[in-house]
Amino acid sequence: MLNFIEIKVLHIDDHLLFAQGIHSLLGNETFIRELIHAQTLNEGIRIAEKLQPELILLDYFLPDANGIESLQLLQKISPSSKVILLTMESNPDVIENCKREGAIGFLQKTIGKKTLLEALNKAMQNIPTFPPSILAPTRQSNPQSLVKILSKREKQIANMVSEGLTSAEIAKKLFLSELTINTHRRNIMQKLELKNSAQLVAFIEKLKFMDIS
Amino acid sequence: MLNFIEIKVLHIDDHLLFAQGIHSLLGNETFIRELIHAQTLNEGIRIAEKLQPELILLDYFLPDANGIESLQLLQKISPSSKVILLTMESNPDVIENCKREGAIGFLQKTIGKKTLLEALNKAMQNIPTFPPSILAPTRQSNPQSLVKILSKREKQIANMVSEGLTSAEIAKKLFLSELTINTHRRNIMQKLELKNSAQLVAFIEKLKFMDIS
DNA sequence: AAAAAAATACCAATTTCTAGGTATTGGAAG
DNA sequence: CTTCCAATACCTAGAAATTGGTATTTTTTT
Repeated sequence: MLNFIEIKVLHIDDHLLFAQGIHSLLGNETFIRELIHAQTLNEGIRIAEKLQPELILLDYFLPDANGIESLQLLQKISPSSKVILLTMESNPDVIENCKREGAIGFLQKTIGKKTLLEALNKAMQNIPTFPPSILAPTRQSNPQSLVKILSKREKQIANMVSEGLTSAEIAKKLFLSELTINTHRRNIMQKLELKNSAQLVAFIEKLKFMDIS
Repeated sequence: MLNFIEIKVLHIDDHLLFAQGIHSLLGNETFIRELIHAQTLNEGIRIAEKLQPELILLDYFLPDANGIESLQLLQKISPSSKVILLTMESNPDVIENCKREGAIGFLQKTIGKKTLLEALNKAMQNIPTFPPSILAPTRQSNPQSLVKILSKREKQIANMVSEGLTSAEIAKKLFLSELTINTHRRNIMQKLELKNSAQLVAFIEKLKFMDIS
């Protein structure tokens, strides 16, 4: 344990009770000099800017931003901070995205204090901590990478489809020809390799659920 | 505060770290004689049976059961226990269902220690604690009550539709006529007052998300 | 400036879905 | 025992979606 190094930790999580719990749990860990809590990303960014914490514990779901955005913003504001996601999310795609975006760790809230401390220490030694699930190679389709290939218009139309609008209705709303909407729909289907709009809607709703739209 | 009454509390939550935090946070509250933690509903039920706790703090999402089921089972096993939902869920329908099923409180994890203690004390005086959202009368469609009116077959077919299967494919899988599937689909649409399968799929996916299927 | 991608629009054919009706069977509830 | 509902199945007509191809204009990227 590198307990001789005292670090500043910023914990961003809208679940106040959880944050208070963490605070109480880590309260007498001597290697933590400061443990600050922010309940929104905005608040977190303001604090991170001033505090320049060595470590940021970040919840994936925040009221004012989605996980990936939060991660990117924080790293821009405070590049020296190491970010560990601490969240209940467990989707492999989400975890992989966080890893790719430069997080040094991803912890689920199902872990215990011991595991948390281990991860904190590892992070300070620049050793990443990720759940084993992302090591499993059994993966073929990554929703996020797929959605990235949709253009703005296509995303817009995909969303309207998943709200139950017909092509004709979408056309009217966007002041476009129905034929144009049909073309867009066809392109969306091809790009996402889906075979009907039921699958498209299921796909879109799952994205919304996972908060990576 | 009724601090002179010492109660036994059971906390059921798969998020160990959160539970440890709560434990640490409530550790020196004298009105709590015992604070036991269970990580699954099964474990929780075993403990509740023996312990007969005055109070149960229950997470809505558990790995081995959904929220309503958990609530019902616990009340059967330990009828004298008051149950407070302590969860990140905030859907008004879910809250209302919990209230209807006999919970004495519903708390989101965004609250703080103070609010939690207040709710615990109230619960022991038989005073319920629910978020103000369910008092708001602006509600017309309750997904759960809607889904309840679907028959088994209809639910099954609705789910297959939301997986992207066509009527013909569903018919083949279930060894039924495609015409039968069409009839079922029509009845589903009518019962749920939806106008196309896109809306149906969105509806089903939201239910899955909310864990009230 | 040239090439690539996105957005737009059209035609035609086919499949799938939606909506109206009807009807038989079996089981559950009264 | 009868009445109600779920599950099954059929017919028909029309609406919507899917799939094939093509083409022009604008925007973005190289």
